[in-house]
Amino acid sequence: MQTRSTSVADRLRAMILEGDYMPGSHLQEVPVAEAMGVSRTPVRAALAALEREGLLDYVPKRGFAVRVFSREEIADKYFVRSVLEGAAAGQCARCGISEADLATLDAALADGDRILAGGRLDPDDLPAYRQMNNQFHRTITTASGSAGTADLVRQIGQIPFLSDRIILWHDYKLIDRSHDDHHRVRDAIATRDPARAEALMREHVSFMGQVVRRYLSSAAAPEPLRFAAEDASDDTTAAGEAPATSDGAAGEGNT
Amino acid sequence: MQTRSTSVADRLRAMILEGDYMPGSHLQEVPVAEAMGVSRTPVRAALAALEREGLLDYVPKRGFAVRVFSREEIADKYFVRSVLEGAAAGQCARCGISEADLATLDAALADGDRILAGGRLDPDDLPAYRQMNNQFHRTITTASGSAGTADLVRQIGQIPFLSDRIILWHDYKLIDRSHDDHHRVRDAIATRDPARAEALMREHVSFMGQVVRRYLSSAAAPEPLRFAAEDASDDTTAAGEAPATSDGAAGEGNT
DNA sequence: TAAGCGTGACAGGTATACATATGAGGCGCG
DNA sequence: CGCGCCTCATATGTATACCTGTCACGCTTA
Repeated sequence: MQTRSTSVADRLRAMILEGDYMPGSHLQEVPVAEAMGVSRTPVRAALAALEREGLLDYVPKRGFAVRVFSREEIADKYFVRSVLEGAAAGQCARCGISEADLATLDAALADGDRILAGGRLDPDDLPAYRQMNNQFHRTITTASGSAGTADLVRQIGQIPFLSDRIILWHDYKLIDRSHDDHHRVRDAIATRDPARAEALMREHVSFMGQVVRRYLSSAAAPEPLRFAAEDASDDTTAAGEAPATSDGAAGEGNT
Repeated sequence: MQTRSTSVADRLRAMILEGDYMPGSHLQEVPVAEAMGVSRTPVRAALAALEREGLLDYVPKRGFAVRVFSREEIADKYFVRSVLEGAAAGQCARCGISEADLATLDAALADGDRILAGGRLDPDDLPAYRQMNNQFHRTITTASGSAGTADLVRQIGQIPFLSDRIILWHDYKLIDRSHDDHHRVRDAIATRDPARAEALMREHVSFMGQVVRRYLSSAAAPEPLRFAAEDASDDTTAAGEAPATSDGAAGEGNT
């Protein structure tokens, strides 16, 4: 069943990940309630839920604010994710995965190959590549048999302004190498080599973390990454309609 | 500041971990509110918070129930924890830890040595050993510099009937070996051997997971582990005062 | 007698009114 | 003229009343 609280939470989450609310901006209950067309009660529940998900900060008597992720926190999340995904890949290799899962991996790899075949990055291919990438990683985490790992990795993928955005879609060599990692991970799993699968996957994710970190350090942060430079007092920026990224895999991070 | 919602959440959490509410039992809002002396509103907030912490299950229009952990889920939690703690130990070895942290580890090790010196397990020593064990593991996770890892490990430690309870406090050889692992992990960190530190810690936690798993499989589950055999309809068992384990490190798992 | 439908009670979901704490702005005093 | 206190506005915290959906019991009918 879909209660209003969960509905509001879903819409708010989408808007936050979409960037409709700036990091650091204060989310007041009444404006949100009015924008959503409900009373404060379900809004409070939704905000509390998002706070537990790590998307919001909460200070008693001060309310909720869109969480600002420091570079250190983002780097840490990549670290945790690299460790967990590495272990997941290792488990897949150790215990083997189903034919269906392997076929899914191969399909994803084939998609990637096709996208990269031209030797350059077409901006139009970004959504497809993202979808493929998410599919690949999600398949491994779920196939590992560790529901906890899959959940944590999915949750870690939800970082407001970092989530599945361009960032790297200009460096062909980087993406090509990343996709080559995918191939090798698949091989390590298929040939039942846990140590190799784990090492490859950990490095794969960890390195992307380094790239992102370097990207964030260079003040050059292009358009989509407007990190809370402006003051947090402008509050609920754009409370209009929710664009609602109809993308099935919205909110998962890069790798 | 301490709001009523958080206060109720803390008290409920303590009671659940203490076993005052049986796994599977249905937590109704009105009885809890009356027991706590507040209205339904903060109770709902507290229940929602505990649900997001993983202590409760929630079904829309059916309410909240104390979560029942299957053996698979518990095993999975040990898996995740072993991976994360292993990585944390590896990080400590790779980057080095402060003199203060190393001193804390050594103090914990000395405590353990003293407790185990007699060659047998005195039931009176269990609390001290638990405290020492928690101290050791917490020091490493926090010293690793990964706040995310520390948080996740702490959260994983909160499993209702499994949390810091007797279970293994009868097998001297097992505990002695476990403490020997602690020594070796400390050495691997001190000598800056990341691979060894990680492998040791992962095995250390993972093996304890196996022991717990075996323990749960043997139907012999002694007194403290009365796993939801009875029907969930007896509801809010014992809504009286909260014993509130004044133990500073309550709610952390065994290792 | 059994099966199916209807009704009623109960518990969760939502709205709203009220209490309270915080922060900002203005006024007064030094 | 500046600093500090007081007051008021505003937003969050809590209580309560009401709505709604679900489950169970019992009645009716085949």
